[in-house]
Amino acid sequence: MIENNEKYEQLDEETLFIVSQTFKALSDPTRIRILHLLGEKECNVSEIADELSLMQSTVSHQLRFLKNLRLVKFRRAGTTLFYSIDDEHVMTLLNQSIHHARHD
Amino acid sequence: MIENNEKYEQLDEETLFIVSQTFKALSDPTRIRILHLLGEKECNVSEIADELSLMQSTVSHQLRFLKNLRLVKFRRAGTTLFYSIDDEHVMTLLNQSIHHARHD
DNA sequence: TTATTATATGAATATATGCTCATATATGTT
DNA sequence: AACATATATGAGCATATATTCATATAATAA
Repeated sequence: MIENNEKYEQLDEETLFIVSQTFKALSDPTRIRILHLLGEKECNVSEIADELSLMQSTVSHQLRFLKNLRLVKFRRAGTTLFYSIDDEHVMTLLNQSIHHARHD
Repeated sequence: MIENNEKYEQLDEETLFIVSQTFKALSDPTRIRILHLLGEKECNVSEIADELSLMQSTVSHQLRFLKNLRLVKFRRAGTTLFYSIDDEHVMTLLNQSIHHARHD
């Protein structure tokens, strides 16, 4: 009797959580735009809002989201906070996807 | 006077849409589990439901979602539909993310 | 044709998400 | 201290999403 005895290895809860969280961060157009801009240059909050025509509050909320996932970091200069990318691997995923979207 | 004259190139609407849709597909634990399973082997709907302990209806709804984005395809064998991966690039993104999640 | 099995679908519901408004906090300046 | 500027935060709202239930459809067998 022929049978396939190989048991499928489920993804563990923690991996599933991290992976879904990561992709969730990249699933919103506003966050993609912010990450893409920060991929070009370090920016403060109002620069991001101006460049992308978003409300300061919107940017701040999304930056908190991205900061919680450690995808961005910031440095302070007086009252101004300069944000930049803190996870090159996630930026690689984003850039791959952008490249793919444009080339087929 | 020193000035940075380089203008930031915004992502165009269409790219933004495709990229966000792609990542949205990968942002849900149920869809991740289904794609990961299909990455191992072609499966029919009830196999997926059994293997992942999901309702048949849940699986079917999510498969429709994935099929609309052309991430999966199917072949018919009688009343049974065998689903499989139809976008290797997206699977690469998923596998990279899984690998990354596990290794740091 | 009727029955059976596999899958798909629509409606309803509960939850999550993103944005905006108003306001709070934090730093720096006068 | 009082004020100005930059950013953060909480509440409210509208929309999106995932799941479940009940039922429809499709292919096949008897």
